[in-house]
Amino acid sequence: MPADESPVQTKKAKATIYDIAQQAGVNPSTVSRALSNPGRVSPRTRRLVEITAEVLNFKANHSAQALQTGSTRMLGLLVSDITNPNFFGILREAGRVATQQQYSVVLGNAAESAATELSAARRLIKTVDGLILVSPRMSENNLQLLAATKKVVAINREVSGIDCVVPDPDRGVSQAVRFLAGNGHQKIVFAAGPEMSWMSARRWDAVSDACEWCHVTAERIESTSPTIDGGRKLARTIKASGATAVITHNDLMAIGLMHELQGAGMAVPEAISIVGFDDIFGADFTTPSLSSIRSPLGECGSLAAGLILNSFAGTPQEPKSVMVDTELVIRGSAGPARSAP
Amino acid sequence: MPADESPVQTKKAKATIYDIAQQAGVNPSTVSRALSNPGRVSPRTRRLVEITAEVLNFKANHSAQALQTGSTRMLGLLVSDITNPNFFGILREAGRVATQQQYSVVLGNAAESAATELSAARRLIKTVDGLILVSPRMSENNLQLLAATKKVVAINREVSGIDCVVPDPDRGVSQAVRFLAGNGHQKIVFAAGPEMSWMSARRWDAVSDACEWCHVTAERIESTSPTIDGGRKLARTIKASGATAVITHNDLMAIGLMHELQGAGMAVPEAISIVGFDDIFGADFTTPSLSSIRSPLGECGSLAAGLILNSFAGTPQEPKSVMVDTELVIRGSAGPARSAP
DNA sequence: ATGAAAGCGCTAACAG
DNA sequence: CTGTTAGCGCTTTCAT
Repeated sequence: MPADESPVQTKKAKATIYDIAQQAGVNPSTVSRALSNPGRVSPRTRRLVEITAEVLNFKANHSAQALQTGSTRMLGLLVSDITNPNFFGILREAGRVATQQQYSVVLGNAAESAATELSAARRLIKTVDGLILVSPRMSENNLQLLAATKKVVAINREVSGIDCVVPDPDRGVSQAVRFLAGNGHQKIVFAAGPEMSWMSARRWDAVSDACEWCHVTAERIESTSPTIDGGRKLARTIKASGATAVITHNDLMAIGLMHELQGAGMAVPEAISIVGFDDIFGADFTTPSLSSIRSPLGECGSLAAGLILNSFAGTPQEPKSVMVDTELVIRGSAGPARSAP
Repeated sequence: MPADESPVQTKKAKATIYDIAQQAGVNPSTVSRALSNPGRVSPRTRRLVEITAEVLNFKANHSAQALQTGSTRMLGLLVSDITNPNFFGILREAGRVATQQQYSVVLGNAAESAATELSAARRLIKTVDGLILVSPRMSENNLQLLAATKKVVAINREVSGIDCVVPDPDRGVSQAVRFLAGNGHQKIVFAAGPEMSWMSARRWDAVSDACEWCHVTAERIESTSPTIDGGRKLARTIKASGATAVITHNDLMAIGLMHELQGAGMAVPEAISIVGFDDIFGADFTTPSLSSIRSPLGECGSLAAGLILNSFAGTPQEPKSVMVDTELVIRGSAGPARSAP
């Protein structure tokens, strides 16, 4: 007995469709059809091929398929900062939708840098069929250039010419401002996010508008970074501002701010009310638990993935902006103004 | 002037190395060399090729490269449950290390199911050069079968024949048990994780051993799921057990348990001390803030990625288990036993 | 229903 | 240093 009979478990034994073809006594093209186009081959040969493939422990070579078909069955997901728990929901739901259609998700991290983001996007887009950009910081022009190559969907930012899914802050913000105004607050401070963040600008607009409508003063202050620590660093300024309520660009900042304020002896919400943005995981762990304007991030993720996947199937669509509604989640960190009767 | 002169921005104009070769008046193979093997080509042609590539807006076809070279420059990362914030650190650090070497990370989610996990792993492994399995639930045999195909590293589980990086609970647990025993606790309950979880078993062993050493009683109770809600459901049983201290399989369970216990009027840590596992994001948001045995997950991620990447470079190594140390993080949720003087 | 043959875009010997 | 020549493993006309 020859020693080189194909052992089922050889560490490097890569079986190809040619091996199957030979073993089964058919043509390679038949094997291909049997495996990926069942129905275009007789039931009998089909079984034969399937069994032989099984025996040979055949795994289709993804690169070869991709080269031939032009599709890698992969979606890219590029987040602006992977340490932001925000993105969990997006990741999970986008992944779920992708998996349903036998797609995989390749992750990229921009680490809060527009330059890193761009290079990561360029690297990613070569290997995927479509790309989801979460809170992209790059220029509109670069965004559109990318979109000219492959299908691109942006989350948390609106850009003409490309598909977007963005939470509309208006509803949640107006709920929050009405709540605060109704509780006697006269002045609301908005702690802004990164200067380049489109979403931060959008949120400030919403706050500003809602305040005007409710006849309360709105003031915007800048931050150093949209993190817990960035929030902490705002405490002094905010205390000095004399505002009795603050809305932050995100929950991380709100949590840092709240801790720092409490550390300085200010009671929340008695002395100052705090409302965050995004309702991240852990927002309800704090004391008092954090009120927040929730963006349905999971929905954004599944919508974005769906948009891409559908674009492969159906007829080409005009780029569109999908708006999803935000919603105020009231918890313990917001309440009556201290000067209220 | 002919209308079909290659427009730099045509939506579907995919330039190949042949286009570059023709345009630059050199051979395709020279283009290939110039682009991916600079140094094996004259500086002059190199520049010529690079410029032409730029002008033609050339993007190398990843699938073709992968087919030829046998390497996709992608790493798979399969987590047992993507909703678990635990895995953030792993993801981030593994991604960082991968990116350094021009690798991308493809994410997979097992959604806590061994079956889903296996099929996800099988799908992933076809498209990546190496696979990181985080807290895998599949059988040892399946694990080894996968490892026979491509380089595989497991995190949070030890299996003979494959590379592993696992946090060793002993150090952190013994710190925790000594702390609790020193504070007068006579009986410690361990709230176990999923039955199939290798790590849960490992942690229980550590607790059991440490308790014996410290002459305190250890009791293990089962849980329904390793989540906040799973923790909540344990409250009744744990209260009934009469234990004054509990160590949970993870922080999520600890947080759920703590909330439920507090809701039932038990003060933490006065009536009962709680110690979690993993020190997840948000562990310090609770009131009292959660004590936890921290696993250096980020380090696990970078180590795992490093193990894989190095295996491509150097000479083949024997599979090895890398142990990383855990550490007790004492916060407000653990203190003196209520019966202590 | 199946076989034959032609590539997909790139890299890698091997010559020269 | 550069051109020639084969493929990598698969899908897909086009015949039969």
